[in-house]
Amino acid sequence: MPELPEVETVRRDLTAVILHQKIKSVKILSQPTIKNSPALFLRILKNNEFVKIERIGKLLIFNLANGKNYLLVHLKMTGQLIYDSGKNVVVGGHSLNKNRTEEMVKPQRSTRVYFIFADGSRLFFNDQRRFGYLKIVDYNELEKIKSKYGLEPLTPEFKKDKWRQIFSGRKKNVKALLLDQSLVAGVGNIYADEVLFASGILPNRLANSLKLVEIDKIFKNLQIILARAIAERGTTFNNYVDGHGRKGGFVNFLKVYGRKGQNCKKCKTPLKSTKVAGRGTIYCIKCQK
DNA sequence: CCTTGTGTTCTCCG
DNA sequence: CCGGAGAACACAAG
Repeated sequence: MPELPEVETVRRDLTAVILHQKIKSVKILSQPTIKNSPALFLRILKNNEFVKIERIGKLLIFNLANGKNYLLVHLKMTGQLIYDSGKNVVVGGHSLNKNRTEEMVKPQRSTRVYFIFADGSRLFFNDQRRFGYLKIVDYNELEKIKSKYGLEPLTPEFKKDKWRQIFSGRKKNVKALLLDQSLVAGVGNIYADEVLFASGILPNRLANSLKLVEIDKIFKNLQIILARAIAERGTTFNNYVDGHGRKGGFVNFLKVYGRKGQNCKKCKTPLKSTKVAGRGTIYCIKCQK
């Protein structure tokens, strides 16, 4: 599940390889994935270039060289953006493209859209469950979408007083608050559970019941955990891969997510599983209050 | 049946 | 009756 650290990893990976490359052609294999008419989509992208890649929450924003359009890409649950340079690439000691054949460079079953650049390299958008999308917007539409997002962690604007403000008078539980993109951008189920465990707070606590010291703990741990997850190139639990098709390493640092029934790493008590904010939730009954 | 991110819709409350 | 908040539902496919 791509959340802020995973999307940021993809953003950085692709920034290093696709900027200022002329887009020679675009193949649309799944029409519903494109939230524009295919004609418009192709017209804008063909012979254009990506000049910058930004991110807000879990949304990627590819700035185009024409100066007025932006390609939005949301990976949702199973989306992947994988760059293939077309050259021999060594990953984990294996030469992926050795003895490349026409067969090998074909799109995969889950490929919905792909781009071919002038130098022959390609960018694949794969999405098994077809929740993800690509959408070309103009500046006004972009600003409208941006305005719906809340505080962006890991930016200078992420300040403690603004954070406390989010909690005050809010009646929803703290996990639902963390998942609410209009309050704080980029947190999904994995990092919500991890941050709450690190902060020693039960996911079903109501936001307005938290003491300031508890709110501040979440503030701190959210930044620490997201930064660490980016350093580890994200969490690959099921489907996520980075901009080169490689897995992320933060899965080795997860303390609660996906560890239902296993012993708490802090106190050895078996972790409990429940549903909070409509999502599967893992927590330690002893370490979280 | 479960899984999840988000847009939409419904419901409640003041 | 309006608006906001929050919860519930819809979506896809393995």
